[in-house]
Amino acid sequence: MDSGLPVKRTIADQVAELVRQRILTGELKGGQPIRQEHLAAELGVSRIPLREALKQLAAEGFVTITSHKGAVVAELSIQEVEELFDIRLKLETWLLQLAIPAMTERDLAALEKNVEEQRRPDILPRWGDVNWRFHEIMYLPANRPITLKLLKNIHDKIDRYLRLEVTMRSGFVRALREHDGLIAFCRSRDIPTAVALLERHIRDTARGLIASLKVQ
Amino acid sequence: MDSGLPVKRTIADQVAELVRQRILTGELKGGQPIRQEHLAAELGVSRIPLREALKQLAAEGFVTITSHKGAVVAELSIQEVEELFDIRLKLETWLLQLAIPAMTERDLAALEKNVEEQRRPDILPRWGDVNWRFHEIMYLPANRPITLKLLKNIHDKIDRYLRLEVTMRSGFVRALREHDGLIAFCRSRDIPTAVALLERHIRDTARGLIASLKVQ
DNA sequence: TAGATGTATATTGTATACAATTAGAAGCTA
DNA sequence: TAGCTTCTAATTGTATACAATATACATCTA
Repeated sequence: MDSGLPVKRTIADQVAELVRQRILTGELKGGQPIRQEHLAAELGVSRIPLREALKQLAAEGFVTITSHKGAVVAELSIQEVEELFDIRLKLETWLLQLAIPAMTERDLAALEKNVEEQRRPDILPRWGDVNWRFHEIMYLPANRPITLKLLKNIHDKIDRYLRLEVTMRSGFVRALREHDGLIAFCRSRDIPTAVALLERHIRDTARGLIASLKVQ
Repeated sequence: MDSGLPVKRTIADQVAELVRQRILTGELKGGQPIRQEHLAAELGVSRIPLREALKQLAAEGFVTITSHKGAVVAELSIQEVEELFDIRLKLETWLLQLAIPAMTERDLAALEKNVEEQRRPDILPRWGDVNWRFHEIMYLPANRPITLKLLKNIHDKIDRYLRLEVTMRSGFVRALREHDGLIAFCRSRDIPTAVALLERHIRDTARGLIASLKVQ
């Protein structure tokens, strides 16, 4: 029996998660250098576990390490954001196709509960997480854990920018409507329509974000 | 001007590459534990850079680290191999579609030169690399660097098993023939046929590998 | 004897100390 | 003053030393 979480978490792992969170929330901004001694002192640890955490985050694509210069919070170019959305498009539509025939009433109920949570007034600060959770529940019945993990990583990288987006509120309202639609088509097992809607959903999100990035 | 490679490589980076190579070549076998002190001594370095290398390899999926138990070389289940091939199928066919219209004569010549190298009698030990290089050249004109990097990682994980495959020689002959076909259809800009052939190529490889894995 | 409990040893995790490298300022030269 | 060298401080990279944890074996208890 395994709880799924590491029984005893090492300092390096805790630091990795904390720094990742700071990057995702924007507390650590893109391009910002990470001074090891400073951050280690702030967290009350030595540089060794911090360095291990940074190596991991570098492999995950959240920071960029240059020898003898240190780590900086990774930034995405517009082209890279577009590419990540393209990957999402290809893999998520595929997963949805696989998932719909395998969905149970329990899954659909979980989706509805998730959308309900998204309608709560205080959702905005943690909308990124809840929104990903919606997609995750939807793709879970496809039983493709590696793909799902990969997509979560992509979501995380993108969400950092979505969070900053001025037009998030409008995109947010649209997303809610589309989520309702997705649930309906999943319930009626209408794969082509559901996939088409998901495709539009992802493309719309991409368009909105990229437009706002280009303005700046 | 940048050569693309790190100007001054750190010990941790060198160790990461070396251990990755040992895993890919099968010198370090799946499930095998990695003793830090032992390996560090063998390489003539301290455990610190080795540990950083292992953290990176863990994030890349080549080893699994458990707190206070250490790192073991990751193993793939049959289901996971199948999933990786599925991802290849979705992303590589997409990249090929994008790449064909952008291919130059120079690209096609590089593909032919690569196939020529694959025909040399002493190719077997480094066939994995050369084979991936073929795919890479083919997808490069699509200009999707993130996707390409992701696919290289998947190739690396799969190649470790392909290398061991008893039937590699037969799969090898088939691959050569299919590579010729791919070049021909790329040259004639016949996207549907090229994509169909690539799809068959990947499916055949998957089928062969999974069959041999199930036997054992 | 089966099971629990304590203990020793091996191994990993982290802190401290030191070496290597970089970036920037100061000084020099034409 | 522009361009070059030299030096210094800041920062990263690595080794060593020590602390924490796990594993295996021995010991005890019922």
